[in-house]
Parts: sequence; C-alpha cells; structure tokens
Amino acid sequence: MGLEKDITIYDIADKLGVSPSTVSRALKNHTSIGSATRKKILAAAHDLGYRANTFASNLRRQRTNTLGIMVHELRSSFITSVLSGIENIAAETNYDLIITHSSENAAKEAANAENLFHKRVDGLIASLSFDTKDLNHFRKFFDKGLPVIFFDRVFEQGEGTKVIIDNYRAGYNATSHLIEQGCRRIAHITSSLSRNVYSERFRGYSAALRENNIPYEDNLLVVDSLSEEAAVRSANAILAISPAVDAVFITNDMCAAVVMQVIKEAGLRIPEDIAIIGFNNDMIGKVTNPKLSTIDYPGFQIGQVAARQIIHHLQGITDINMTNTIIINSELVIRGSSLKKQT
Amino acid sequence: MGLEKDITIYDIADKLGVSPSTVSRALKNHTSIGSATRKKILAAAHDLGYRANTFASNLRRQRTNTLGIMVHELRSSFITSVLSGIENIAAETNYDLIITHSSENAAKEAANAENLFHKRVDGLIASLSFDTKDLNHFRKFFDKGLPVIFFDRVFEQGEGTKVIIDNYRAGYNATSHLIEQGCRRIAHITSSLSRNVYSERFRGYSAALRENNIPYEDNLLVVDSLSEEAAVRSANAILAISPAVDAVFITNDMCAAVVMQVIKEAGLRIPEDIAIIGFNNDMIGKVTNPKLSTIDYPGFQIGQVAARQIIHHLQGITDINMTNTIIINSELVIRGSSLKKQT
DNA sequence: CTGTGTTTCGCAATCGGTTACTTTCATTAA
DNA sequence: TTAATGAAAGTAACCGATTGCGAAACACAG
Repeated sequence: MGLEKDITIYDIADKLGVSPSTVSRALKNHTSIGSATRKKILAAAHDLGYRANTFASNLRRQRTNTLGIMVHELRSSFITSVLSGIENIAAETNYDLIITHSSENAAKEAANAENLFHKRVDGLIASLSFDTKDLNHFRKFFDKGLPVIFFDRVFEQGEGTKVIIDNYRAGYNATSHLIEQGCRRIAHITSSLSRNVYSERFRGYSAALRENNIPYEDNLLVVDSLSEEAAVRSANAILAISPAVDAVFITNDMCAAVVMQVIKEAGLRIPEDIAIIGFNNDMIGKVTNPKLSTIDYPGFQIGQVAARQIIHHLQGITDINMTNTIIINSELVIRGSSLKKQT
Repeated sequence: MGLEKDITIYDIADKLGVSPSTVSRALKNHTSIGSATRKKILAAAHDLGYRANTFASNLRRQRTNTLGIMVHELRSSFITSVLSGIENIAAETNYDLIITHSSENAAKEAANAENLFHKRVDGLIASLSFDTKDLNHFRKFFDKGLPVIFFDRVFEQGEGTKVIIDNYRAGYNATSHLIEQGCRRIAHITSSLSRNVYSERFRGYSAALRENNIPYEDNLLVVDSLSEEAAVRSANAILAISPAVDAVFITNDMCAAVVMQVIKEAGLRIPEDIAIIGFNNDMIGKVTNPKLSTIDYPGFQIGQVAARQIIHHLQGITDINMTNTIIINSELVIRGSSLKKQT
C-alpha cells in the first residue's frame, strides 16, 4: 500500500523556491502575495496533491472549525431534520460537526458539554434534555465567550441565543382551529409543563379557550411522556373523561398517531366523534387514517438558521450577543383528522 | 469573561519540577513512570483543570481519533438507529464522529469521501448512495490502509468489510410467510435491483415462489424509488394488475404504509383481499391499520457492530482485513397486515 | 568496590501551519 | 539624485504533546 508521506507546504515551498510562509499565505488568499506567485503555488499544491493538516492549523490558531451539537434524542424525525439543516450549512462553510445526544438525561447532557468543551469546539448548538434544570454545565462556554445557540427545548430567559418557533401561537392556532370546527370539550395531551415548548403551547391552548368563553378544565389536561406506551395510557385517560371529549390537541405526531389508533379501536370516529390535531408534521401523520392535522415544525430551516447564525458570529460577520431570540415561522396544516365542517 | 490561557503539560511540569515528557507519560499511564510521580501528576492535572490539547497530540501522532460516517440519507429511522449505535460505541471509546450524507448522489458521496480523507479520519463507516457504481472514491483509503466498513448498501464483492443482514433470507422468509397465509399472486415493490439489498431480497422472493411452484411473473415486480409519491404510483400499478394481486412484499415500511392507504382507499381490505409485508420495522408500521408485518432491520445493533469492529482494528485488538462480512440477525415480525389465518 | 541490570526521567527534535516582525526592491515624491 | 513609501516575500518563533535515545540513580550479585 502506498504509504508515501503526505506533502506539506514545505514541499511546495522547496519545489518553487519560495518560503513556507509565502505558501501558507497564498493558500489562504492572503493579500500580500503577488498574483503570479499565488497562481504558481496553487497549481503546485494541486499537482502534488497537497492536503492541509488541520491539526497543525488548529494548534496554531487555537480554533477547531468544529461545532458541537447536543440533542436530546437522535431517533426523532424533527431532530434529524434539524441536523440535516445544520449539516447543510456547515458543509458549505467547511465546518465539522460533533454530534452528541443526552437520551433525555441531564447528567449525560452535562457530561457531553464537558466533553465538547475539552474537544474545544468553536461553538455549540443545543436542545436541552427533558430533565435539565439549569444551564450550569454551559457556564464554561459562556465564560470563555464561546457562542451557544439553543433551539427547540430552551430556557427562554437564560443566557445564549435561541432559535425557536412561537409555541404559544402554535398552541393558540391549533386550539382555535378545533373550536372553529365546533369542538368544545378539547383535551390536551402533552409533556412536562416545565419545558418551554410544552408550557407555551399550553398557554396558547388556554388562551384560545378563554377567548372563546370555554372554561378550562383541569382533567382535560393529560401530562405524560409522549412515548408509545404513554400514548396508549393517555388515550385511555381521554376516553374515560365524562362528559366525553370531542377533540384532542397532542403535542407530538407520533403520539397522536397512537392515540388515534386507540380511539378508533374503541369504536369512535375521527373526526366526527373526536377531532385530533398533532404537532411536528412528521411523515407518520400522512399515513394515519384519516390523515393527521398538525403544526408544521420546520426542523431543516431551524437547523440552517442556527448554524448560519453561529458561523457568521465565528466569522465575525455578525455578533451573536446582539441577538437574543430568533422566531421561525410555523404553520397549521389542516388534514382530515380535524376537519368536521366541509368548506 | 475569563480568558485565562489553558494550562498545558508544561505548566504541570513547572509546578512539580519534573519534565514535560514525564507529565505526558504519566498522563497516559506509560509504564516507565514511578507510581508516586504518576499520582502527583494526576493530582496536579486535576487541580489545575488541565485539558489535553487534541491537536497537538493529533499533529504529533498523525492520528485523529475520528471516524468518518457516510450515509445516503439522514432522515431515515433506520439510518438514525445505526448512527445511534455507532455513537454509542464511539462515545465509550472516546472517538469522535464526522457525519456526512450524500442525498443518494454518487457525486456528492465521492466529494464527501474526499473531504473525510482530507480531514484525516482514522477510518470510515459507509452506506452507499443509490446511484453509486463503484468504489473508486474509496481507493485512497484502501491504498493508505485505512479501515473502511460498509453497511446496508454495499458491494458484496468489493473491498472492505461489510456488516449486513441476510437479505436473501429475509426476502425468502417474508415471501414464504405470505405463501403460508394462502397468498399466490404476490407482488413485490422494491427499488433498483442493482443495489445489493434489493437484489438479494428479490432473489429470496423468487426462490420462495419457485420452491412453492408459483410461477414468477414479471409484471408483479414493481421497481420505483420508494418515496412517498413513488409509493402511490406503485400502489396504483399493483391495483391495476389482473388477475388481481393478493399480497405485496414491499422493501420499505414507509412506502408500505402509503401503499396500504391507497389500497384501502380503493375499497380493498387488508389482509383479506391483499396481505402486506414491509421491511425495516419502523415505528410507522405500528400505527397503520392494520398494523404492518415487517422484517426487523436492527440498525442500532448494526451500528454498534460496525463501530466496535473498526475501533478494535484501530486499537490493534483485531485485524479488520481478516473479516470480510458480518451477518447480523434479522427477524420476521408478523402483525395484522399479513395475518389471514387465525392460529 | 566494581560491574551489570533495572527503573525512572530528562533532552531535544518533531509534527505542519501561522503570523508578528523584517528585509528586499521597485516606484514615487522631493 | 535621494529619501520616503509601499508591495511582496522571508525569518523564525511559536502552538502543545510525543517519543527515541540516553543518562542518572539505585539495587544487587560477585
């Protein structure tokens, strides 16, 4: 096998009879290199199959050109879309990504933060785990002036820039839509209200009820984990409510799909007896019967925005500290599961 | 903000009055350091909040402790499971990952390979894109003796180690199951037969038919892209076949779910009129009505095995070149969509 | 007390780029 | 003609960890 040593800027310098520094500068389009020299060097680099040694560069420049990504779960289509968006921008700008996930565990999240800090990433893009209580494990980043961007699960009042949707409005729109369809006893299946995404959606839900003079009832609120088993539990809880529920707003499509199934198995019709609206606009909502109304949560776009933002900051184009929160647009997607009136 | 410079082995050495080399060796448990000295150094490192500089180390050792991952698509639950499995092992062994995706594009795949090569990853784990025709873009890795492991989409005869399931057997089992259920006109919706996974499953399908004296018919084979739109097309193609089809083996659960929907909308019953079996065991199969029979494709496990294999090779524990192919177990999961007989 | 082995460390070169500071020339103003 | 100005390129000191080579220190047998 061809174990020839890699060629370096010194090799190029030797071949052309110039100094390594000239080669280095030419390679990165530094201004103080004559265009003739630059051209020669670029050509030679190409001919010799030169590949830059990132470590040498990182070591010297004290930067890594790497972003740390922290997510709470990899196996989620929303998260995957976000990653896809981040990767899209990172690839363009030649940044690497190190992706970690916390499995919804605050301790593991802290360990990941520590690890990424040691790896000296230039910045962080993170969505908090389910049971994260504070941002202490990001302290080192803040203190060192390293940019941190949160998305999805965030502390709205905390440090760092956030890229989120207007969860309040999303919850409000979903609920208003159900009310317009004639529903009055609207249940809400969601996860812990201590997480911003869920508490805000709940605020929107409550506000919509209030504005339509529908009294809020505590027993219409079901808080559980949104997992598959939890979905079955929640659905049964909903079915047991009396007087009967005529609509459910569920903050997760996968969960909603399972709930729909339980409801149908119980002999009720969707949307005639119970209208359903989910959240995320996952693929799964397109194959349920009827198809699932939902809120589109544009992960790809969120990932792009977050990545672009942090990279521009690192490139000195913008200052991230000037931006506290970026709101991405999200839309109500109406399909069969909530459409009682023909329009 | 606290921009104190990082502390290095030199700082530790100064503080303790030993040489940097001693510190370096102590930190990596080199044998030739007295245990008293080692203990002192470890303690000092901890006190001072020392964090190793990977670049300096990489530069010197000419290794990166990073694996390159190449997938054809990020937004797939199978792929995500694999990534999860890889991450699981990599985290344990302190390897970083750089994840790239080709969007099913051979040219982008080649560019990614080139990029990872320049980034000097220690090894590669890859699933080929849809239209990859050869392994030329991996040549540099092979030539340099860098380990490459393929999974899922592979060239079974090509260079490199492969981690796959027995796709032939999976196709055979799925089809045999349908035959046992009394089906005789079994259609097969799949993707390009030039990809190993699909051609092997097709071989299994054909073999099962042959063994049961069911003649193979060309028009029962539908090759398309498995996307959502393709699924609708394929389903309609199936419905147009005469004499009517009584079962379909589809090599992708998402596609199968959509096909089921089209079939039901056409007024046919599943499984009574048409039995369905998918592939992958995605979440989506659990919320269709009826639930989808499928082949479990254990992504997490595949990821773990691939990662473990390549890392052990890098650590010198095993030699990857001794292993050509690793077959992971996959199982038939029977649910409602294919169960015509009560057992 | 000398010689042979071990164990434990230190010296110093090295990995490949980057960049502050100089030097070298050529052009231009005085 | 000469000094000033600026563009182009070179010098060399880093960045922090690793490691081959060899020296010092100590143990122990003869």
